[in-house]
Amino acid sequence: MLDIKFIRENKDLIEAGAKKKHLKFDVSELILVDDKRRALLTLTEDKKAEQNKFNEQIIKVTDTAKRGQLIMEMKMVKDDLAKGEEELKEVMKQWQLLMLQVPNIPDMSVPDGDDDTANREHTVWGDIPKFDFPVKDHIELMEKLDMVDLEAGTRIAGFRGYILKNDGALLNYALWQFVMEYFREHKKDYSPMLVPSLVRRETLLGTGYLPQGEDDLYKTQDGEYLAGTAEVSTMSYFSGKLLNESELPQKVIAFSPAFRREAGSHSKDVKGILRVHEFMKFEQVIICEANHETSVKHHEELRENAEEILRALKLPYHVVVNCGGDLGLGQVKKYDIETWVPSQNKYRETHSCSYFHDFQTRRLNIKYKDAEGKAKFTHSLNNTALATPRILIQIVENYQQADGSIKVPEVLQKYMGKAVITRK
RNA sequence: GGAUGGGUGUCGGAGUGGUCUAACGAAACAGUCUUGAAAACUGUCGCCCGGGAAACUGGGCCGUGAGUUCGAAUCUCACCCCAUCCGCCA
Repeated sequence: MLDIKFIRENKDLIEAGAKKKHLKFDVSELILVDDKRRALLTLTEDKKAEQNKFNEQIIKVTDTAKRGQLIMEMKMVKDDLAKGEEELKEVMKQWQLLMLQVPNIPDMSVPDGDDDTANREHTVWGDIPKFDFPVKDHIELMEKLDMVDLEAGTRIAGFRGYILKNDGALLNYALWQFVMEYFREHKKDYSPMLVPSLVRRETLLGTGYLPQGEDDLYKTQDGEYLAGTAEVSTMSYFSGKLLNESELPQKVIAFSPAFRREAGSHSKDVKGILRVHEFMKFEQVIICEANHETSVKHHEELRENAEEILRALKLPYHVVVNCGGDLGLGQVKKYDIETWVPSQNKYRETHSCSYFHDFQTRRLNIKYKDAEGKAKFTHSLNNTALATPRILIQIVENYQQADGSIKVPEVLQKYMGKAVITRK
């Protein structure tokens, strides 16, 4: 959600932004509706003021006849008011619907393009491993080492189901422990949180996943949703708050299961654990003061944190700047970090790092008092810290050896209790 | 699932039909005092929309929506949410 005043004053910017994001949005229509809204607002307010004046008189007048006449006159005003309010209600409905569709403006540094093929490479790290034996994919590797049972997974959970077992489970636990320790030791300014996945509708509206993303969300018979990321609960933790400037920035490292219907991706990545309906994620969230430079600074920090984790795991990755067409409604700029998958001979997304300015916080009503004591909407940002089981793919494939065994990344060995995963 | 109570500003909390322009307290901010701080005292202190260069000014906001009334934070209804007790259960 953007400020209607800003929208009115920057019609061209919004239009250019929508175009860059390849989203259809008619700003003129919104402004037209807003004109109506303003006119009706003025009208009804004037009528209310009139009514209040009559009221004051009625209290004072003791003469019954006079009083009766005043009440009659007042009724006329009331009728007009009722009509105006009726119209206003209709206009407000349209207005709110349109307001939820206004896209946030992408940053200057966001490249043009239709889809992820136009994303621009930002940095590359690590050497792509060269194998002197036929490369196996994660499914073959993990099944042979009894780390995963996909058949049981689908039998129990349906399409895209999986079960991690033995060293697969241990490797996953090891990654969690590693991430926890990384933040506990090196990023003490991040508060650890365990947040709900089962969430109310407002949390998803507030974070911008609704109304557009309805199809990709699971819903319960009681009307709650299953969130696709811990970002939803973590952001909502701050909703309705008025913080002091001295309390900013608020940094959180949150953990939760995440659920995605993957509607529209039915034919994509159907095998293995790359694209699953249920996964676990450590998510970084930052709430900061409303200042573009501050947002940018924290955006880089979130990206850097994720890169540090991948570098510690010694996984080759690159960072891309997502192009306009690959940005969500609320995002100003997004980096995707993609980590090398040898069997596919390409990088695949493992992290997504975005900032929103006040797009989310306006919807969630997260404010702070600035130096002048004025309440302002904060800015918000988030990035994956690590998502499992997807990252297991990159680990087992990059660390595979000729005999089908898998070396354990050095930083995980103490949690795994072994240096190599071999067949029993 | 059954029963009861409740949602008021940043927070606590009064108010049950008409000076409510929402008391009072706390927090916050500024000042006085002080070597400095604390305390005390004084002052400032909600949000949204409109008009205005500004001082200011009109309107709205007491969970949400509808209704009753000349007039609603206050009465009625519906919905949402919260709390407590009972039941069930991990």
